[in-house]
Amino acid sequence: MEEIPEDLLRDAEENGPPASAAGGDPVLNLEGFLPYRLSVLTNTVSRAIAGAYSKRFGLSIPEWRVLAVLGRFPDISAKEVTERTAMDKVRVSRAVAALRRKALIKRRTDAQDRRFSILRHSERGHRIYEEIVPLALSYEKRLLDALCDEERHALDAMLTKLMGKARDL
Amino acid sequence: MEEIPEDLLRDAEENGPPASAAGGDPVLNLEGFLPYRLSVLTNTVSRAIAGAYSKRFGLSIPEWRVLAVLGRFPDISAKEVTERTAMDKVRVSRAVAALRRKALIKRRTDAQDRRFSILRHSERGHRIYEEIVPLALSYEKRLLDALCDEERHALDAMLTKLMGKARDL
DNA sequence: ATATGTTAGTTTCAAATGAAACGAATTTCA
DNA sequence: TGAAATTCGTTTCATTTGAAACTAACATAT
Repeated sequence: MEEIPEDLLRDAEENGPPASAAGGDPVLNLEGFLPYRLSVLTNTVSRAIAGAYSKRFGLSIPEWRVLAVLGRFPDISAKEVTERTAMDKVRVSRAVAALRRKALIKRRTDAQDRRFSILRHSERGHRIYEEIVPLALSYEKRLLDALCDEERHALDAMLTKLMGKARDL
Repeated sequence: MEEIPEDLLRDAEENGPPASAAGGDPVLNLEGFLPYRLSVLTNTVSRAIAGAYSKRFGLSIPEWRVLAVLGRFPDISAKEVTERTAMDKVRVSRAVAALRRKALIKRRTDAQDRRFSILRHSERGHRIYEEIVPLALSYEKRLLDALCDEERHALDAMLTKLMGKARDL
């Protein structure tokens, strides 16, 4: 049994402090706040996609990302995977270990610099990759059905700009 | 010491399986894939903001969200907080407990239905809220400096459309 | 050479997370 | 009534996460 501080369980007294303390106080409404909206949209989208391949193929999001980037760039190192997936090296290391355990990727060691790994799909890994890609693209396509062609281009440009701005705070 | 499967540590043999198996295989390039781009942008933005208030005020992201939604909607229940923050009830429960521990919010029990809580800023909580809001708004403003006024409107509309689409997959 | 520093990748440890089980209050319906 | 079902919020437990420490390989400077 866990000890629980008594006063944490008690209710507060009635009669409140600031509900909206008079003057023109600054207020933030979350539902219109860009970082919050981005977060909600992203989580919704990520969950939907992850649901598709985690159930069917037993892959976590980091594992899928590694598989995805190796589909586009075979024979890169874990270091390069971190750069291309925006995941930190711990996540990449664990995803790579998991994918190797499942025999979905293979690793060699760079002969020139033996600190570097060289990663690549296994046959099975590649088959799974080729099964998932159309699912992912189809989801993206359906999501973008919400926008017209012109909007899609605008969104593309804006995401690039926002990302650039976000990088240097 | 942890036992490590021998074959996981061995390198794969040279000569590879599919690097790009001939035919017009489907390929997905992450850096252009909308869900991925959203994820990277969101994480960058979230970290930047969280860094600002977690260091200065010792708040986690869930805690800040609860504080934020209570700034806009005082005297709502934890249930309503989950709806307005898109966080699940476990996260909200823990964030509320943490905020109460820090004496930044107060809780009463709804007399009509005693399952419901009624949450509200404490004096200190409200002061901290009023300190953070300008920081958050300023960050959002600087981020949106990347876009012109017309783009900002377009982005607003598109996020709404995308969110709607994402909700029904 | 040998010491010092740097980099790729792994491991450890403590904290955050979420699914499922739970207790308490309320509602539904026979 | 009162038994079964539902809902709010908490807790438990196993998994995921990331910061920091670490190992191994390489680079640089003395």
